Amino acid sequence: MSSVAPTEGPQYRALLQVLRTAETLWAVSRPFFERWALSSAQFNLLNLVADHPEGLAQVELSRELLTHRSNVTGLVDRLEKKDLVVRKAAAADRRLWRVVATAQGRSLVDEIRPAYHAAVLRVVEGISDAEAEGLFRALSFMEANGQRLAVEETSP
Amino acid sequence: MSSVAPTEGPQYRALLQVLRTAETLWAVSRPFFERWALSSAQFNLLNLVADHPEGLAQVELSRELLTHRSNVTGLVDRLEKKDLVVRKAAAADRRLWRVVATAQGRSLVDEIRPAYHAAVLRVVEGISDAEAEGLFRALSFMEANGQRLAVEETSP
DNA sequence: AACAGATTGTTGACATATCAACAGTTAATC
DNA sequence: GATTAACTGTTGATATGTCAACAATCTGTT
Repeated sequence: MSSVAPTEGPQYRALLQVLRTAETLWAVSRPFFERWALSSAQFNLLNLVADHPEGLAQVELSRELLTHRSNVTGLVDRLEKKDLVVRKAAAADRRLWRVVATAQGRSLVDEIRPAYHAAVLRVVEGISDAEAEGLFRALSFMEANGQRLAVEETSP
Repeated sequence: MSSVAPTEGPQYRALLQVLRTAETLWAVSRPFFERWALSSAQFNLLNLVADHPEGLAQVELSRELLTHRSNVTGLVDRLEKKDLVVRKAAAADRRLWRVVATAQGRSLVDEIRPAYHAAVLRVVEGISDAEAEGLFRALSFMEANGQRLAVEETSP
């Protein structure tokens, strides 16, 4: 059998491994952030707004976090209930809120970051700069290919 | 500033790009499988059982698909409602079901696979065998690091 | 100024995912 | 053989995610 099915061959294995690795990393991050009673999604949002004293609109958050507007509504709701962020009215545009980290939210991020950085170091341990750059390039290529595919499908 | 924060540097960029690429690939796969009224998770399950005429136990599916037992219950429920799979009692062990693709399920998989293979080819287009193998190795390394981290956290 | 079109956040319906707890069944140990 | 321990699938609570539809608001064109 000289099969040419793409589901054999190193490219398909690499593609599956992208999904598998991401899955595993998310699975690992769950118990990690649970120490601070946060989900991964909640930490990512909080970590982002903590670096923007002026706050971010929910649609900006949705773009940055690669998630839908409507999902940000719920995430901000839950973080607001924990007093980690607040919605502040934006003077310039009354359609949107600016999501701002509270003092409590910023201090929680400050507390988590050292452990987060340590965990990141452990995950990438043993990967050289050159390997990491190769990894980044190949993944970016794959991502761009995927996006191209999506565009062509909707308007062929 | 000679900062050594791990959130700068190629390794962290590569790690984020793993998550980002996986996210994008899932996002692309959604409208793709929607042509056959399936979700990505449903296709993956159906695609797997279609290759096992004797069926697979739900716990086997959960291990293969990297998801929780209880999630498989709902996935199989929805696929069963569409007559694409059936639960058959396993004679040897009355705790478990064997999930088997129906004729309709197998023929749907046969219909989807050519398009799926074409899409896979487009996503990995331009990536050489050597690059793909490097990608696979680096990702597997990262995944193993992550799993090691999880184990150490729970029992230090 | 007035209108049409686009954008923003929310809501409701649903799929996907986790976890704890449960009942039923099997396996292991005494 | 009886008891204990482990495993399997389901359920309910909850978080995360998508999408369509909606009201409020802004923008651009006339």
